[in-house]
Amino acid sequence: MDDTTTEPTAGLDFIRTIITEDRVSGKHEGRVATRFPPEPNGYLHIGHAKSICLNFGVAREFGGTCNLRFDDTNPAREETEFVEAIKDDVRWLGFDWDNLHFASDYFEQLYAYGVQLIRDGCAYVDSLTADEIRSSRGTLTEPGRESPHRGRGVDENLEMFRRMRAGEFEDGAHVLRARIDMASPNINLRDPVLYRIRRAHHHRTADAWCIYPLYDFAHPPSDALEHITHSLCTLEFEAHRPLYDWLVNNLTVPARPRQIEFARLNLTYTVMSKRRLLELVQERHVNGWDDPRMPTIVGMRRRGYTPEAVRNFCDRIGVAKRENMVDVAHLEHAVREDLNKRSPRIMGVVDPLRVVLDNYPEDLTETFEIANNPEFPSTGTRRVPFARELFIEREDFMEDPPKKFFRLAPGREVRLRGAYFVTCVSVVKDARGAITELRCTYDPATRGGDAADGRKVKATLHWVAVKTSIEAEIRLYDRLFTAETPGAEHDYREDLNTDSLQVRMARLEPSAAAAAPGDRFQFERLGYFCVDPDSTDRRLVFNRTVTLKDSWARFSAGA
RNA sequence: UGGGGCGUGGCCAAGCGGUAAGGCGCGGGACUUUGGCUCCCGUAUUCGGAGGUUCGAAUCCUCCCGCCCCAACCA
Repeated sequence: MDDTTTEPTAGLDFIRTIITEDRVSGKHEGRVATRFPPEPNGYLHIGHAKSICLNFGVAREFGGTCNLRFDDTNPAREETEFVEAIKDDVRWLGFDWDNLHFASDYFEQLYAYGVQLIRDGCAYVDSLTADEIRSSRGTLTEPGRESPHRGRGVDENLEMFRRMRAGEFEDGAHVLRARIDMASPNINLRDPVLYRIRRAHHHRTADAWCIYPLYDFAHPPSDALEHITHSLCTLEFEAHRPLYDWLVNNLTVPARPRQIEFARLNLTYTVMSKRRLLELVQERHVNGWDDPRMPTIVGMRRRGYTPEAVRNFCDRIGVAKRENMVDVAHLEHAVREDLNKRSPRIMGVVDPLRVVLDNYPEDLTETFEIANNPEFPSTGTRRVPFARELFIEREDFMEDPPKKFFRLAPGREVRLRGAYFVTCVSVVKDARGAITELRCTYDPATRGGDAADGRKVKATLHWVAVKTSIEAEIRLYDRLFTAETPGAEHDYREDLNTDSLQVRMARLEPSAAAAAPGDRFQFERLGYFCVDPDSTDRRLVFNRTVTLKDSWARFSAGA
C-alpha cells in the first residue's frame, strides 16, 4: 500500500513497468490499449493463454482496453471455424474484448497505405520471382542486391499496383516491396515484401481481393488504426521492430503504438507449436484438438482445468524476456490449488478389489452421512450406502507390505472413510495365485470412523458398496510425452508416451449418478475428475484432470 | 558469421550501487477420518566468467563465454 505510492513499479514485470512509466509521463494521454492478435489457423493453446492474460490483464489493471483482432492476412490457411473457437476460448478464460476486429477489415485502408508508400518513394513493385528475391536478399554476412525494378517510377508503380489488385497478373508475378536498404545488417529491412498476389478464397472477404498484405505490413497500421498504445508480441518479432517503427513513421496513421516483446511460454513434456499440434491431431496421436492431453485451451477445458487455475498459473510464471522452460508441475499445482477448494468429494474405486465383512449382517445396508468437502462444511453432506460386500482400491492392500506401507494388510486394521474400522483376516486367491477377495471383520464400535476407545489407525481407505455402486468409465491421462523437451534429440513423435491414456471401468458411490458433463469432483485419495461430454444416460465417463499429490507413490516409486 | 536479444538456486522470477523477495519443486516436522489440504522449518555467502571503478557491485565499465531469434511472396 505505502510502497506502491513510493515505489510504483516495484515487483511489476518489465511490461507493466513500462506502461506505468508511460502513464506517469503522460504518453498516449495516459491511455492503455492492447490487443490480442491470433491468426485463425488453429486452436489456442496454453502459450496463447499467457498472451491473453497479459494483454487483457494489463488492460483491466490499468483501466484500459483490449481488442481481439484476428490476423487474417493469409487466406490460404485461415478458417472461420477457428475464429469462433478462439472467441470461445478467450471468453472461457474469463475475458471479453472491447472491440472485435479483423485485419481483413483494413484491407482497403492498407491498400491505400501501400499507395501512399509508393507515392512517397518508399515502396515499389518488384517483378522478380520468389526465388530471385530470396537469392538477392544476401546472407547474414553479405548485403543483398537491389532488384532491377527498384528504380521504377512512381507512376509506373502506382499503375502496376492498381493492376495487381485488379487481377491482371498471375499469382506471384509481382509483389509490392518497401524501399528501405538492401544492405541493412537487419535482414528484415532489406526491402521486405509488403503485398503478394494470391488468388485464394478468404474466409471473410471471399474473392474481393487477389492481393494480400503480409503480417509485417498489416500489423503496425492495424495497431495504429485501433489506437493501440502497447503492442505486445513474442521475442521472435524483436528484429522486426525497426520495420514496425519504419511503417508507423512513414504512414499517415492516427497513433503511434509501441511494440514490446516478451518471451513465449515453453512447458516441459509439452509441444506447443501449431504445426506439431496440428500433426498430433491429423496423425491421430490424439483424438482431436480438444483431447484432454492437448495443451490447447479446449483440451484443458475438457480435461477439467478451470479458467481460474489457468489464469493463476499465467500470473505466477510472470512475464520476462528470457527464454524459459516452465515445469508442468507449476500448472498442475495451480490446478490442484483451485480444484481443492471447489470440488465436492466422492468415493470411487478405479481398480476394485472385493472385500467381504464376515461379521456384518448379510442383508443390512447402512447409510453414512459424509461431508462433501471437510474444509467447507457449508457444502453439506451426502449419503453413502454401506454393506457387507465392498470394493476397495487394489493398491490399498499388500499381502507382504514393506515397512512404510500403512494401508491394509493381513491382520492389520484400517479405517474405511466415514464408516468403520476393518481388519483383514484372510486373503482369497484364484488358482493362479492372484488375489480375488479379502475377508475382513468390522468393529461395530467404530461406527462413523472413530473408535470410542481412542484406538488409532494409520490409514483411511476409500470404498464403495458392491451392490449400490455404479459403473463408470474412467480415463486416466498421463503426460503426452515422456521427454522433458519433446523432439530435442530426434523427431518429437518418438517421445510420445504410448501410455498417455488408460481407460478403466470404475465403481463409484451412487451419488455420482447425478453428475452431468462438466461437473468436477475429487475422487478421494485419487485425484480430480470431471464428467466428459462423451457420457451417456447409460454410462458416465470421467476424465482424470490431475492426481492428488501422492507422497506414498513418490516414495514407493523411488524405493 | 552481420544484426537483434538474453544469462540470478532444480524450474519460474523479483532486484535498478548499500550487502540475494516470492512461488513451484525438493527435504524435514506438526496436524489430519483423503500418505490430500493447512501450518512450521530448511533449501544461492552468491548472481555466466575474468578484470576494473567504488567505502561498498547481481546492479556501473571492459573483455570473454554460453544460449535464443532473423536470410517465407508464414505469422
